[in-house]
Amino acid sequence: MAQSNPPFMSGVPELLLLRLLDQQEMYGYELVRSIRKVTGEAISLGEGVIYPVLHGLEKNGALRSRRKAVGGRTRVYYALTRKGRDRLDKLRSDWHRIQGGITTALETPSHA
Amino acid sequence: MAQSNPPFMSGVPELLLLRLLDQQEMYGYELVRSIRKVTGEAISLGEGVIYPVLHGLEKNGALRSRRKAVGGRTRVYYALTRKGRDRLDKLRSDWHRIQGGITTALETPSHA
DNA sequence: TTGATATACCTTGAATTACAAGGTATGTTC
DNA sequence: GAACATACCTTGTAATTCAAGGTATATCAA
Repeated sequence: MAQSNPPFMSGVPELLLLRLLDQQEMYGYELVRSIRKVTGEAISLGEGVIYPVLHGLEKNGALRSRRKAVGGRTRVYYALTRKGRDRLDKLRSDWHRIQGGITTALETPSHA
Repeated sequence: MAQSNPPFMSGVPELLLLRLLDQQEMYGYELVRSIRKVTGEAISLGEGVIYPVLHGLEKNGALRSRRKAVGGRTRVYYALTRKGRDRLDKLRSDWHRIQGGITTALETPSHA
């Protein structure tokens, strides 16, 4: 049932996480809801996507985490490192390139 | 070395092939060059991507093919079926949704 | 106190699929 | 006859998204 790699989603979780964490530190559960919101409900990513990506990004040095107790509950807050900011810039430019290319292709008149 | 699923490419080959074949019938080798051109060189897909996708689309009824001898050489031309046009419409709308969501997310001011 | 719901973390397994690399064969050009 | 372009193709790998399920605490109502 794992409808894997649905169209146009590759790389998207990473880009969105980095983008949000570039603004302020956040924790996983919060990011899940935040992504729905900032994409105008267009994109919804489950925890099964978010947590592995967060762990991967931390492992390779793009994020750094710290535990924080909030109201008796423990949250793991993530923040961008210098490397994460570089990665965000790279992904952003990749995105613009691909996005531009597809837009151009789709807009080419039918009777080219 | 197979830098698999590079950011933002999932579903893209299928969308571009369907889009080009919606305009006119074409053969594999031609599509490879055509994609570079219509995306303004932003996207380049090798034959190792194109042929399997063509075969898959034909298998599930989105494309139909016919062999044609041209100058002593044989080409396999592909054309869209009704089902292929439906699939193109679906992918196009998926694309617009995702694209719009990401654009919104990236444009949200930093001091949200 | 019991139950339900929300918060908050996480892992596993499956499925998909884009890609590089390599392989065959014919036509064309120098 | 050597190189190059055209034209088809397959194999194996790697990445990664996703659904589903699992644990535990806080909160609130009945």
